[in-house]
Amino acid sequence: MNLRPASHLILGMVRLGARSGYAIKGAADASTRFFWPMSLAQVYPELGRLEDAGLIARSEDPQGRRERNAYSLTPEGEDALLRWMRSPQEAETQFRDEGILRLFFADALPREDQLALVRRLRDRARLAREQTEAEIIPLADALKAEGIEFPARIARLRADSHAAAEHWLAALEDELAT
Amino acid sequence: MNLRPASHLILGMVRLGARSGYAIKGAADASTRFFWPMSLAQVYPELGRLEDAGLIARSEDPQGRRERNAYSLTPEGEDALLRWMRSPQEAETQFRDEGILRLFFADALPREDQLALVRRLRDRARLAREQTEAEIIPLADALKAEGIEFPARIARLRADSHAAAEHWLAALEDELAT
DNA sequence: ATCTTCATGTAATAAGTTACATGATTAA
DNA sequence: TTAATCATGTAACTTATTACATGAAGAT
Repeated sequence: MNLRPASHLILGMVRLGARSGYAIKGAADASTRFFWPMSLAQVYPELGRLEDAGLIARSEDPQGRRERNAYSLTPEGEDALLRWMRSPQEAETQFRDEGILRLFFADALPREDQLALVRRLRDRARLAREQTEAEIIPLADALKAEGIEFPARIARLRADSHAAAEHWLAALEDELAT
Repeated sequence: MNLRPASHLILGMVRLGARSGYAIKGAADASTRFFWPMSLAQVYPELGRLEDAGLIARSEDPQGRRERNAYSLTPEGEDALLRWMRSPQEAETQFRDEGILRLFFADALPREDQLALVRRLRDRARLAREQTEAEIIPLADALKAEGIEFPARIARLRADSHAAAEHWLAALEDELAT
């Protein structure tokens, strides 16, 4: 079985304590979604594959009449996760941003529209930073109390990156306004 | 016909003077690929659709016995491009980075392996910055001589972002090393 | 001569999203 | 009692990539 990044993401979330598929998806939405998005429709088939491969163990854990599965890492799963983290092979980072794409072609626009575009992008960066600070960082900080430190570091990186984008766009705005 | 980002990317490249499908792909590889990747297999069908929609005009422009098409923007194509640049609707930015995903789970690793991972990511950021400075910025600067300024701004943004990542990773390395 | 680049296009495959389908539990 | 959340899964669709197929022009 060849494991993809989403497989390791799931292994990692199980290791951090997410037990059901739904919980794994929720944990990913609050943290890793910004640098590795994953939909719920990916989670369930992948959990099946990981179980077949012996990397996670499933036990039934119903909540009243509502069915629920509780997954945990097997020793092989833990090995696979650590091996992946040490491995240098990785998918090329991929980044898609329609806003920056617009800005690339902005020479075609009159100054006024260039400014409007830059302002929109700046607002977008501000919103992303604010959301990270208000919603993502507090969740990551809660993990820090349990000795899990990297999620908070990465949430901070995200906030800092958006802050840097805000500054860059503000400087561009000033340059275009003169 | 509903236009996707790749459609507008092609319109934009045609506007900047790329005439053949091959040339469009080449121009995109030297600039927009970092924030909107596009494969050659997307270009040709998309050119057909844009031509059918009357947004670009095709003329035959063979090079000896080798066939070649030369595309140019129609007034409708120019309109569509400018409308898109002014429009606030956009696909959610998406970012996928297996390296950062690893770092998110790095609490599971011993300190030594954490450091090795951070160093690898730092090298990767340095390489990306160096490549941008050596290959991408000079190409964008050449456009500046023709009065096209935004590509150079965005190439600089890319270099700066990777430089910031390098610094952030260097600081993390120091923190982990103590 | 031979390799790289230029040039166009299609077919097969992979990956991932949205929509569909269902139903229990909990909070307002 | 109504809405939101928890929970699992499948089917249809979209999007994009890799591989295939072909061949001329230009550089070494």
